[in-house]
Amino acid sequence: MPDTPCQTRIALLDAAESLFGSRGFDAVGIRDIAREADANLASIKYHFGSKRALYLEAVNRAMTRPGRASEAWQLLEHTPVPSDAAEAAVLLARFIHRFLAELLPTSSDDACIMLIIREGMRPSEALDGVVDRYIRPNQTLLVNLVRVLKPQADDAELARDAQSILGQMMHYRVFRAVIEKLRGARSDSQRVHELFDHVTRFSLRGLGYDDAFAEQAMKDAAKASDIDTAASMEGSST
Amino acid sequence: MPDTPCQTRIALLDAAESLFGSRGFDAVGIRDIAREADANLASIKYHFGSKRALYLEAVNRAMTRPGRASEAWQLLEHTPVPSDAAEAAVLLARFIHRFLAELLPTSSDDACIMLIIREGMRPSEALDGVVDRYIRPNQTLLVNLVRVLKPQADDAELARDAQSILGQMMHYRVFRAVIEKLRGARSDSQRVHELFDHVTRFSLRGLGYDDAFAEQAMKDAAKASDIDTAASMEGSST
DNA sequence: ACGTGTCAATCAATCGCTTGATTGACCCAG
DNA sequence: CTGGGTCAATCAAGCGATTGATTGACACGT
Repeated sequence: MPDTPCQTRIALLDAAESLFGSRGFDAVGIRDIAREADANLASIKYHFGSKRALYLEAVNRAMTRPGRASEAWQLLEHTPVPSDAAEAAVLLARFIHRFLAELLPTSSDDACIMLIIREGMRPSEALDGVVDRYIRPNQTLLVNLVRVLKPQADDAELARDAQSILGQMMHYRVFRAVIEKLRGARSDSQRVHELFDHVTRFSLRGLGYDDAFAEQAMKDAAKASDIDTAASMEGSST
Repeated sequence: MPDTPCQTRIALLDAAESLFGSRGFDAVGIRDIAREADANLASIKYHFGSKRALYLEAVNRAMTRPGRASEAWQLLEHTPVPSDAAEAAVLLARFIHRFLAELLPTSSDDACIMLIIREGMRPSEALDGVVDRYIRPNQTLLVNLVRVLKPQADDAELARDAQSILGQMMHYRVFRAVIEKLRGARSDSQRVHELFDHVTRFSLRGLGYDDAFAEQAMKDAAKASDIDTAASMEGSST
């Protein structure tokens, strides 16, 4: 792959990710993509072969991209699995914050997440890749953390706990429109922090720990990374 | 409306609900619907005016239909809001069971739920109705129950707790395909029971109660309704 | 330095097909 | 014979796919 692996190709992938992500496969025509990418209609056939192939490649690229929620699992990639509960709780808090921070904001890669959600809701040939490269790593990390927090639980129970934690977070993205309609909409930057606080507390209590333990974990997590705490949030306005 | 308010009309609505639910609006053609309903192509225009109008009417009917998850909120419709925590916990357990029992199985009205989920993910003109008639009642009931369980919490916190409970359950439906791929698939009837147990425990702990309290609530809920308990499940094979 | 051939890349134009919508004829109960 | 309901047939528009021509960059033997 050269430095400029075909400008048009990338523009097409960007447009495809954005359009497929926000509208879904069937609602987007190749003409929409070509127009959005300022490319010719035939360039899709030339670079990818078909609309379907372009979609699959856009999904794959969306998952193997740096700086996304898909990277949250890397939190533990070069760190040994913690041995005591307090340590695991801190990592869990950091994971939750990292996941929410990339999941919630209506940011540049909204479409990327939506692609993955759509693929989960209505599986296609791309689902296997999405599960293996995006979902399973996060699930595995979460299970490993919960295992330390709940040594007595069997694998099935650990999996359910992990899904309860992930489910809470995904819920806010999947049903964003609904939730914002249920109450007055609020700014995303505020919501990341308040939801981090809520999900971490709710989940650690759900795993059997008390509020003081959760509080301490969040405090330590804030020290160990760039998490805004309730105190440090007071003055900022980003 | 007569007893047989046009057979074709109903067949079209059934077909539309099923097809739109499983594939989404854009992936379904009016010819698919007409074929599925054994009706003529023009009957869609005659009875509804357009594809879009048929979709909107199908969504509306799906929400105001008896025996669906949309009825879970009616659990409290003719019951006063409970005054003590134990009572509220029992109702919460019953709500969770009822919701999961109608949400999880790949049953007749899969499509109905999928319609609502889709509408939540990608809002259209029908979203307002879906929120007001399906989602808000459930959310309100849940908030009222949680308020009794957590008297010290403010409205925003109650709303987040309610979303955490709903989110866990919705997660298993929205990402059913993904979750079944993560582990070996398991029968739905088993999963309703084991997930009921898990979600109720996790949520009541998340709200600040201990395991014994949750256990008691589930036991009482089983007595008060038709919920299968771990013990009563042992011999059945439905 | 020049013509020649090769290659990736882009382009306008068009293919055959499907889409949602619409027509006018037809049927039959009231 | 009137009107609610169904029907096959058809419409323009849009779809994804495909074509053959064209471009500019690069490498070649002479």
